[in-house]
Amino acid sequence: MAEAGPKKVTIFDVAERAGVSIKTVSRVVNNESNVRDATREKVLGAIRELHYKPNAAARELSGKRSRLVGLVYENAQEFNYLKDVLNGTLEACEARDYSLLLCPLALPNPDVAARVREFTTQARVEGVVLPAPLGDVPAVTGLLQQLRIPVAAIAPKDPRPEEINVSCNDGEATCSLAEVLIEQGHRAIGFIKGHPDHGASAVRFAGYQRALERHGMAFTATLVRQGYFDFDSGKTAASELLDLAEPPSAIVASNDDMAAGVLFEARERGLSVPGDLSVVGFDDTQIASRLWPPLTTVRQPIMQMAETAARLLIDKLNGEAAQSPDEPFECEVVIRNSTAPVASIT
Amino acid sequence: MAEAGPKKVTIFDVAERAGVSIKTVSRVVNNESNVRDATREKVLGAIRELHYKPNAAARELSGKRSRLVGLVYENAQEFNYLKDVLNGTLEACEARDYSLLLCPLALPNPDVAARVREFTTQARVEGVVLPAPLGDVPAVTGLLQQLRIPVAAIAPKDPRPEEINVSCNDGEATCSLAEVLIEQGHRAIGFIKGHPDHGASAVRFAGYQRALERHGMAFTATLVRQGYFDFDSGKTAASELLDLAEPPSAIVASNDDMAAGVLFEARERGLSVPGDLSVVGFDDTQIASRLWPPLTTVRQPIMQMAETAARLLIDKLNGEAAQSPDEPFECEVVIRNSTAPVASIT
DNA sequence: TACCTTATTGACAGCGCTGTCAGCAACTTG
DNA sequence: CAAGTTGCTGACAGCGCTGTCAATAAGGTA
Repeated sequence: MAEAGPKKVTIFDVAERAGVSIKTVSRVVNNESNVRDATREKVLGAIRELHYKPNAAARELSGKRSRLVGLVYENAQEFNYLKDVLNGTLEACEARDYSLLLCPLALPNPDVAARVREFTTQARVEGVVLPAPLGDVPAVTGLLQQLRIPVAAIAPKDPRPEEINVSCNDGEATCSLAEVLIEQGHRAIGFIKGHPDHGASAVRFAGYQRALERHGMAFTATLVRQGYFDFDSGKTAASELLDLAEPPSAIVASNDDMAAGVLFEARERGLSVPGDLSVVGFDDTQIASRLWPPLTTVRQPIMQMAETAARLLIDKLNGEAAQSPDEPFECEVVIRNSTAPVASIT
Repeated sequence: MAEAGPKKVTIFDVAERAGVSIKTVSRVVNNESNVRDATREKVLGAIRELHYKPNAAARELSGKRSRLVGLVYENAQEFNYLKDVLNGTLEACEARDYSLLLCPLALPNPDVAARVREFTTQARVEGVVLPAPLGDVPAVTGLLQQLRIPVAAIAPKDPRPEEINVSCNDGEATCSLAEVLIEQGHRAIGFIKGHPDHGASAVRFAGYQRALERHGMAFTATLVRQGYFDFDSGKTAASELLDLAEPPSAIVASNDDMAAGVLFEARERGLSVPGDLSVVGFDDTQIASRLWPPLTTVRQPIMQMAETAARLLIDKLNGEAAQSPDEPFECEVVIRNSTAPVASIT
């Protein structure tokens, strides 16, 4: 019914225009060597003039490369984290002419492996980006390894040397965060751990312990509670901590959502923050600056980490020697108003 | 270096196994008519036994159908909204064996059209889902129309009858929200409008006015402020409203992020919510239940809307008669603790 | 200059599928 | 029973690209 759109430009048109064979055009498009500079220029000129775009389907069918990267993620998790992961990954993909396919997972789920298998087969992705905590889920990593699909893990607990791994120094950052509190005179500092499946949880906890150690403070097990990176677990943990005979004057939550829970619990009890209780979070997600008081927290360069992970992954797919970064990315402590010197006993 | 994975199953293998021609297999796979039931069963059996999956690239190359849908969205916007859009769209795509490609946009940007053109061409999507406010950006909709790419718009201001449109009764919901306040005795109710580019903004504002009207209350222009759906604009608007000689006893913000700004401003002024000021938001995003006090707001079925939009779009792409829903989706008022009867003057 | 290497280029066969069209069987109809 | 119809099936030609391998040009060597 409708007339055709603009005539499709194929490799033949370019070849004709440039006066070469289609194979030579193909070589130029794929940046292969052994093309004389003059020839390359001619071809590039023709490509520009004709606005030629290689047909991805034909390319894939012929060359076995889909130029597709998958992002497998846990859907339930804090979405602001995912937002950064997504943007970083997309950025890398776009820059290298790859497309990104999404595979949300509902964990815990025994069928995760089947889902990932389906995804990779069906979507024929060449490689997969695995934001935390998926880099540590054996059902996923094992399957991908077996399928020989290269992986880039963001902040995995146990980096696998044969894969791309990108992480940040969040242990150090948590340590600094705790030190902020220590320097403000807090001596009883509660800690709410993150989800045990996340590599970051143990690392952050270790950072907290290191801070105590450095300042010669005793570690008190009762001041530590298990959380799961979500609001409710933060609230519950705070409730337990505040019920202690000697409650902490400050609480370090392993992420902002749990810190929001702490704030909420404090409010319910009529406690003033930071007057009666100092609270710090982690991640500097959007909510950190929306809460009252705004949270002291740590900003992770998640987007850069994701961009790097995806970039290295694609480089690896292209046969370039891709090395995980030697240095972890730097986190940044963001001081806001949820922390104050400990109230002196008058 | 590595040995090959499991041997690829092609349409030929299936044809051989079923004792038919590849064309018949193709017919079965594509659910075409004119295949005898017995034959269809034979083929389906062979497909199951061989775990045959059609090769998407070959399919596209041959049949001109990419089975790809694009989601073009404004990247800056409230990500919790996008989360639902994404999940709904993905759900519809998966159910119909389509894949989803993302195209984040940075608005306002003069090059939006170029970016979208690049995206659709390069990614060869068959159709595009346009969450608000993109359904109302002429640079985008016009281009897609010109490219003859079918569109499904979520909550557009001006639905175009030739396209798929999905919306909800957020005008009515805003009206109900305002009525909650009116029934609590509030007589001076401030309103913070949403971003003028969003269709929902005018609709919600109209709902607010309708509520006043229904209850015989005068509309006061000074009680209305322009916001932009973000925290800062909500905070600024609240500041202006609270500076009025006769400040409102309640404020309706057109979304939760702005309501968070109102809460923040109230806190800065030492005002108690809901004691001194009632506040309501809209969207029931994650933050609504994390704030103190938790926000009275409206939950939109965004995920269902997105799922419906994507589903209808794909149906349309497949030549099925796809009609936009006759009825808008229903919103649900969520009463929390940010609203209370107006403090009587003692 | 004759001969050997290496760099550059092109011809051509698929990749796995769908569209087209032709062929044949099974029914209808006059 | 002949001549349509219709239903079902298969043969085959691409879709636009890359891999293979052969052909040719260019450069080096004795």
